[in-house]
Amino acid sequence: MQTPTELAAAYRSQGRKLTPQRQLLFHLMHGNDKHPTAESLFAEASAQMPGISLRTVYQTLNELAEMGELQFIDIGGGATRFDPNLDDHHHVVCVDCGQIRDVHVNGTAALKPVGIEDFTINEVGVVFQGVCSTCEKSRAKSNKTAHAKSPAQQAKVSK
Amino acid sequence: MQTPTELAAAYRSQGRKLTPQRQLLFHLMHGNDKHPTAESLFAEASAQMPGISLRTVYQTLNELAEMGELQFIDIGGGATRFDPNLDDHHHVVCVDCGQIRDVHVNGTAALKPVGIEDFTINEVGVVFQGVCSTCEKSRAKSNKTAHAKSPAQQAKVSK
DNA sequence: AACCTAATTAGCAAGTCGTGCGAATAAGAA
DNA sequence: TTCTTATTCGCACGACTTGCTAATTAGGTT
Ligand SMILES: [Mn+2]
Ligand SMILES: [Mn+2]
Ligand SMILES: [Zn+2]
Ligand SMILES: [Zn+2]
Repeated sequence: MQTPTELAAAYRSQGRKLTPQRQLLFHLMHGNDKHPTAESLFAEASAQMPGISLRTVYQTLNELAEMGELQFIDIGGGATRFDPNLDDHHHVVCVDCGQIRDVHVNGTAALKPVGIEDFTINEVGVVFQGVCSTCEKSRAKSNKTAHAKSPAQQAKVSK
Repeated sequence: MQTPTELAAAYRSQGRKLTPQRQLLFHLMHGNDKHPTAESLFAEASAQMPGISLRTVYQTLNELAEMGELQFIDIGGGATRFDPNLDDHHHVVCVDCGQIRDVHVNGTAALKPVGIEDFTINEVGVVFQGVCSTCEKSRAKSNKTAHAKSPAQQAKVSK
């Protein structure tokens, strides 16, 4: 995703209006590597601009996606995540806490799909599933104390 | 996923009851490579067993997943898809019609993630995105006639 | 600076997908 | 056949996202 300033120019050149809501979201998303959901962005935005609506957050994210400024990430589970990182990269998901981290992957060009001669392939996505070091620690702890695993956020899993 | 007969044995040995609803779903899922949604399975099931409930379809799919007999697939878009294929395989999605096809991928072992030393990786999933030959044809046609693209089912896309 | 108008916002209704709940039903043991 | 308990089914509800529209506002015009 471009910088807020560049986006401002892009918006103007397309006849779109530069509202304070949009500018705030530009700032919140620019360089953001947290892969936030619409709701979490809404929470951050609300802190700086009480009254902004969740609807506007969704609208702005959708228009940025249409403009090619960000991508949607659907790795199962609940809400769609938004990614302003347009570099060629992939993702790692912690199945415990649900966090998504960027990862560069070497070897994707060597991937050879077998049995889909009738498809024209445009993109390849790689998703690693694992457990982050933080969750690994709390796992060890709960093993010792035999605590129940927190029913909090859990990333549903696909292969 | 095991055969309906094998599943019957597995169910009995676990103290689960063998209902006609479950047996029907065993048959509908066994060897099914369509990656159906709960709704589409429900439609098929309803044809053979009018009155079966969508709730029961969800329940049975969830328990089969818990038993490790099938996996969930979430590739963005709408509903979760269910996959009885437990072999090591990956998927291709047609971004036009949304169909998901199995694909074996050579080279996954050579994939080298960079920058996630703090993760313990358990699984790797590869998703190819493209256009199937059928959709490719209808695309060519609509290009010539300048028709609008069908607003039908469209697979949302993630990377 | 006041004005115009189309774009945008905010809020609520509605749609989709999936789960919690509980009364009615039925599998399978006794 | 009877009994116990798992299961089914229907409905309400929750999470997430979009449709709709009246009110507001950005930004160009006078
Ligand atoms: Mn990313
Ligand atoms: Mn499959
Ligand atoms: Zn974690
Ligand atoms: Zn297709």
